[in-house]
Amino acid sequence: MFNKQELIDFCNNARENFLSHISIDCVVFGFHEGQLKVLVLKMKNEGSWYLPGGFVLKNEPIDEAANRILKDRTGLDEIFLQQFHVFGDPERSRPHNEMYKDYLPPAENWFANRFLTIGYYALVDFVHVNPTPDSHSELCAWYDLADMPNMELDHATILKTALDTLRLQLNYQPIGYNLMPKEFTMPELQKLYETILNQKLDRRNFQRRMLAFGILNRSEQPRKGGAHKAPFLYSFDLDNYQNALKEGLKGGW
Amino acid sequence: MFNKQELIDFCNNARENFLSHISIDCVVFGFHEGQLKVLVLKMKNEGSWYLPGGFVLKNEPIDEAANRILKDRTGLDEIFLQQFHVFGDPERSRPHNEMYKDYLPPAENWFANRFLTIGYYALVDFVHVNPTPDSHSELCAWYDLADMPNMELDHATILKTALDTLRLQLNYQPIGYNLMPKEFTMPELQKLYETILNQKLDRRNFQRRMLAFGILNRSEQPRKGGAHKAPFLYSFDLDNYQNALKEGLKGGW
DNA sequence: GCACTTGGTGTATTAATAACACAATAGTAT
DNA sequence: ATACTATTGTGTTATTAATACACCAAGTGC
Repeated sequence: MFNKQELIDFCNNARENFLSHISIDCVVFGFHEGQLKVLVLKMKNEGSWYLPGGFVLKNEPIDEAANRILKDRTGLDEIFLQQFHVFGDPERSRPHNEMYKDYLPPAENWFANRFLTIGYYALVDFVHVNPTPDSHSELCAWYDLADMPNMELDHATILKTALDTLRLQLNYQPIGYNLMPKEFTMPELQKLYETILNQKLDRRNFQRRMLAFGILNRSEQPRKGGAHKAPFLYSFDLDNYQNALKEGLKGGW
Repeated sequence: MFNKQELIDFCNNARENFLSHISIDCVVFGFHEGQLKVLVLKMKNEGSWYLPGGFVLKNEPIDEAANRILKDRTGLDEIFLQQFHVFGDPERSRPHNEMYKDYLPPAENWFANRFLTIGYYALVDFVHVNPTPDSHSELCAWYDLADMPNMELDHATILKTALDTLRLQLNYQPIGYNLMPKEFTMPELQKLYETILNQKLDRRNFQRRMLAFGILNRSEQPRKGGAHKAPFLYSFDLDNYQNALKEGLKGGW
C-alpha cells in the first residue's frame, strides 16, 4: 500500500499525533433499495478489504475520533455512532505486524505495534454519503450485507458483533431515523427491520406496533406516482424519538 | 501513595511490561445479606477510593488482563467478567496526570499519560472473595451499593454505567449463577433481582417466571432449621443456564 | 391452642403478541 | 371502460404473557 517514503512520513506523523496501541474501526450501515449496506475500503495494491478505521489523536475524545474518521470517509458530520466492543486479542493485528518489516525496523514501524481496536457502528442515510477512500486505499464503496467481500484481520468478526448489537438494540431502542430518508412509507420502514433482523414480519402487526411507539408522524399527502395504491408517507417525530432513545422502548421482536 | 523510589520502580516496570494509554477498571458485584456490594480500594495515605484496576501486559488478551487483575484482588479465578464500555475522555485521567509531577518529569512518569480505560463488570460469590489490596492501596473492601464512598476520577460514572448495563442484561440473560451460592431459596434469588433493579417484585409472579426459564433445579430437601416454613432449595441447571446465556431469554422486567 | 411470620400455590383480569381476511386504490392490459 | 393485479390500509379474533390478588401450610413464641 505505501511506498517507503510514504510509510516513513506516515509513521512519523502517527507517532507524534496518535495514541499508540489504540485504533478505531467502524461498521457503517446504510439502507438502500431494500438492502442493508456496509461501507468498506479496498487497500491499494494489495486488493484486500477493510472496515473504515483510524487512530485517536493524543488529546481527542474517542467519540470525536470516530466521528472525525467517518467524516473523512463519508463527508457526513454528526453521524449516529455507537461504541459497541473492544477487540483486544494480541493476535488480532498479527498479520499487520509483519507489514513493511523490510522497510522499517519494528521500533519505528507504527504497524508493527499491537493494537486494540474500539468497534463503533454508525447508522447513516445512504444517499447522503459520499464514499471517500483514505490514503491507504484505492476505493471506498458500499457492499450488500449479504454479499460482503472477505475482510482482513478480524474485521468480519467486528462486523458480525456490530450486527448482533444492532439486533439487540432493536428491542429497546427506536431505529430508523438515521437510516431512512426524511419521508418514507410504512412498508419501507418494515423492510429495514426485516433486513436487520433477517426475518419476515407481519405487515399489520408491524404497523400497529410502530405506531404505538408514538414516534411517527403521518404526512397529509400519500406518495403518488408509483404503481398500485398510494402509500402514506411518514416521518419521525424527533422529540418523541429522542425521548424514546433515552427512555427505551418496551417489548421485543 | 508511592514514595519516590517506589514510583520509579513502578514506572520502569510499567513502561517495560504494559501497553501504554490503556487501563482496565472493574466493577465487582457481590451479593450478601440481601445487599448488592461493590469491591473498592482505598489508596495509601491519600485515603481516596477507587475501583480495582490495572494495566494490560504487552502480549496479553484484555479479557485475561481483567481476569488477572481480579484474581489479585479477590483470590478467585475464572470469574464471570464482561467488558461493557470504554471511557475515553482525555480529561478523565487529568487529576492523575498531575500526580508525582515533583518526583518525575512527565516523560518518565507513567501516571502523566492519558489513559483510556476499559470497563469490566464482574459477578462473584461474595463469600468466596478474599479482598486483597494492591501495591497502591491500604485497603480492599466491600461497600453497599446504596452506601458507596466518593470515588476518584470517573469511577462513579463507571459504576453507574456498569449497573445500567447489568439491569439491561437482566432482560435477556439469566443472572444469578455467579452471584448466588450453590443452593439458595426462591425468596433469596428474588431479593437479588429486587436489589439489582431497585424495585419490589411480586413473589408469585417472580417464581412463575423464573421457573418458566427452565434454568432451575429444585432440591428434594427443603432448608430446615430456620424459623418459619421451610423453603425449598434451588440450584441452577448449568446446561440450561449456559444455553440461556447464548440464546437469550425473552421478555423484560 | 393462638397469633404471627414466612413460604408455597392457584385463579381472575388485563395487556401484549400473533394469526388472519377483506376492502380500497392506482396502475396495466384488453 | 372494464377487468385484472399488485400493493396498501384497516379491523377482528385467538393465543399467550404479564399483572393483581387470596388462600393455605409450616414453623416459632406465647
